[in-house]
Amino acid sequence: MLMPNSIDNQADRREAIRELLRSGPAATQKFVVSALLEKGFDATQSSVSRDLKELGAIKTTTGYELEPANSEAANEIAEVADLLRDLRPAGPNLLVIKTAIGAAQRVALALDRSAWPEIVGNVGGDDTVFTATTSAAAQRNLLARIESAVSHS
Amino acid sequence: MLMPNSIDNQADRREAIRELLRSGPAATQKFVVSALLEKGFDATQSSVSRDLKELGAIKTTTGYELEPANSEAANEIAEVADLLRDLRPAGPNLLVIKTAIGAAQRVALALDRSAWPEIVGNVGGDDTVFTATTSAAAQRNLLARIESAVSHS
DNA sequence: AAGCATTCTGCATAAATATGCGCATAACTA
DNA sequence: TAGTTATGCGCATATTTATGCAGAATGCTT
Repeated sequence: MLMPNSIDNQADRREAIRELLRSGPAATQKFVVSALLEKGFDATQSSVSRDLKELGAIKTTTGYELEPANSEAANEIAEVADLLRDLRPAGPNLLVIKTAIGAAQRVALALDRSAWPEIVGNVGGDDTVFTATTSAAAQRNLLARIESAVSHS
Repeated sequence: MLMPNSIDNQADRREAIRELLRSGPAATQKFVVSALLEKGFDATQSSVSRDLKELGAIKTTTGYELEPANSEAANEIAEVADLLRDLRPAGPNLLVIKTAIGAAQRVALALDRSAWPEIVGNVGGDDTVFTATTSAAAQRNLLARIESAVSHS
């Protein structure tokens, strides 16, 4: 058993990091590690590095910060939210998006414009979009992002 | 003489970097060095590191990018632009800003809110604001930023 | 349940980035 | 112009960040 600590788990830890960054930039990952320790999370710099990447944190002159949920990109999607019908992964590298009839081109364009890094490319047919992703993780991510953008709309 | 190259000089090089980043994120500083070399600039990673810091570049998941001129902060200043009368450094750590009568508080507040990292703190009197900066370089920077924000207004 | 794939992690270390120092200029002062 | 101060830079290196790898835990399939 390798889970000595109380509250430990990835999701909680990441939420803690989000919270931490909300209260101001963190100069280094080492600093984040310390801050987490105080909150009761025992994590290494390795994990923090991975967490920050996953959270999409950016490093500014003063340290790590969270982008305010890439409003640009989210908007692109939000605008076509009601054209979406279904989201279905097909293997780790392909996401199939069903849309309203004739709307696929429009949705594909929005995805292109969103410029999310996990998207390799899109093609839009009539009511179906194929979206190629770099990996299974990227695909999960993308899925979460789209769902989030939609629900916020 | 240590300036073997043709177009060399800090300002030009930084402009080249700005241009480079405008065309897309740069994964690493090494990449920037190569790109600069192709444009005829011979710079080391050290210089690029300093340049990027100076330009206020941020490192995202995909690489170095330029913030779109911190619209938030610039706006804060733009709004009080016509209240400004004079900008005068007093030593490397103090910038004295003359404003319209009675407007100093307002300007000081705007500066506070702009949250530029080179500003240590401000005090506003009646028609004068004292702005403490971290260094001479920071002061130059700040001056440039204010002037830019003003001219854009 | 056994086997197999996946996720999460830490460790060790590679890769990338920042910086102290010293030198060459440039700028300023008197 | 000579002295003094500040700037820009590269080199070497410290610091920081990313990652290949292997082990533990979990979940899925049969």
